[in-house]
Amino acid sequence: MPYDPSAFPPFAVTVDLVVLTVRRHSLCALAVRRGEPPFQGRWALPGGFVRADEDLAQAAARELAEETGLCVHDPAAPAQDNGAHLEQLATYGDPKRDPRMRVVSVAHLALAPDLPAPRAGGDASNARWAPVEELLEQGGYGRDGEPLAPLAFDHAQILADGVERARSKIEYSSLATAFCPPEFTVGELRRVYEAVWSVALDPRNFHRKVTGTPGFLVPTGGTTTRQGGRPAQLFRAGGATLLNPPMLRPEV
Amino acid sequence: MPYDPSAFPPFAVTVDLVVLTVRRHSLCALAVRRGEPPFQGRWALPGGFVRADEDLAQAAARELAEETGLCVHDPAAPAQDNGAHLEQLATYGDPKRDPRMRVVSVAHLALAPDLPAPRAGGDASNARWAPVEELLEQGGYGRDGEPLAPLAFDHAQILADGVERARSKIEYSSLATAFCPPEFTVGELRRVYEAVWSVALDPRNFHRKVTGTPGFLVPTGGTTTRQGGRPAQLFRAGGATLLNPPMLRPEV
DNA sequence: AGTGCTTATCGTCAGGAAGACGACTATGAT
DNA sequence: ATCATAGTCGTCTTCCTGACGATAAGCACT
Repeated sequence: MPYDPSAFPPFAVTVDLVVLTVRRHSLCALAVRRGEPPFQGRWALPGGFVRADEDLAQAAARELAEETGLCVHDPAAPAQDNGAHLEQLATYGDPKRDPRMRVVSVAHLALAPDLPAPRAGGDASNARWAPVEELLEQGGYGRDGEPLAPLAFDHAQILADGVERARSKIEYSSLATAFCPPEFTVGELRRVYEAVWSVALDPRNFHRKVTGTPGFLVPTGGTTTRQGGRPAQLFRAGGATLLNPPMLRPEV
Repeated sequence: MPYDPSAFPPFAVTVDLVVLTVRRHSLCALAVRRGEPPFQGRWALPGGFVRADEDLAQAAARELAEETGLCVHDPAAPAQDNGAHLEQLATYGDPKRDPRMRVVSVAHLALAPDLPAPRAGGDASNARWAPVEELLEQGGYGRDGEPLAPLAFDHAQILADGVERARSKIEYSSLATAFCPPEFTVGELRRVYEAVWSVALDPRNFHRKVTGTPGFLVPTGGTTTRQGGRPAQLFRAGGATLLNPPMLRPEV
């Protein structure tokens, strides 16, 4: 097929973000309220158009910074504060996914430590952290009595895919540390796993597993009692990114 | 940000295919020769523009059928012959990846049993199965003395990502059966793992593992001696898609 | 028919990882 | 002082895996 500029249809390309964090022992995602049609007033994932001279990862990092103030954790400069993990998730291109025009959205997954409060153009009522089950369930009412509608566009599917990616990826990688502050305890890391998987883990076996995996955790020497009880050692994330053998998610 | 049709730049969207198969004990990918600039005469991954009314998966399945004659294995109609596995791989959108214009390519990964011969518009010299190491190595000469140049565009990166996806995914899923014909023996399945991972596996432990994993293999009752030696039982792929515990890839 | 070669299949054994769970330690709250 | 809370170390049993011996059942020779 020869090259013919008129032979292909034009598309709009956007990035949408699944931004996950752990708050109050549950896995939460960032949602923003849509200010204009279609789906005006409904909750949606943050996102926006990819600019003409921008790579997809750059666009996702820019949107993430605009919505949350988070910087992407640069693998080259590890021990950086407030750094989030960002990776491409999948691309959604159903011809009817946006009623206005043909839009292909490259979804990205971001994992971040617990943050003070979201901001979306300075208006706090238009952005919030919501438990993922709340965003994914049809109907019902939110914590503040607000009626829940499904997320706009195909964002429920995107969110579900992002959550599933995160749930499976913390099994065999050290990604769970992306939900933790730079220094954290074994118990805090365990509570991340418990929140993401919605399970209870045995503290003793978990401690043995994570401290016994070479390169996963590096002790910093400090201790903390911020969780109450006996002081716990503080750790940083080690250099290992792949866990072998993996963490096992309890069935059911 | 209000909706403004002129506010976003137009993109071309394509699908590129990493089609993998196992031939003569090595992992091979489908490559096509480019007939026009840029990269004229160089090898590339098959692919093409997404049409205006087409889903991304549809476009990938159409391209796959055009290049190989393969039908995508429909999960709804399992025991189908000549069915290939097709899944989305990742999306590549560097602004400079295509010198002509801004192109975003949604790469897909296809796994197929060994096929007779590739066809690309009927011209056999413009399509071939090549071992992935041959396509990924820089310089050197191919099997027929033809000088090897790197794949066109960023296709070497896409191929490398696809191969890595396949290598890791057969660890924890039953995907390796997609490289096998509808009925196959344990030894044939083992040779798939050995080719994809480039390792040697113990036949006895492999046999114990795969026959002991519930839902992985279903005996059909038949036997075959097509590999020589003692007749082997024939199996079909069982319903299980996730292997728990996974197959372990030997380190190094 | 017998020998050798090939592949398939079953069995045994030792080492390691993980789940269940007891015991002890070190803090803050009452 | 006592209790509640979390963290940390051990033990025991069970399961899985890797290493490898042994047998089975075809084919190609002689």
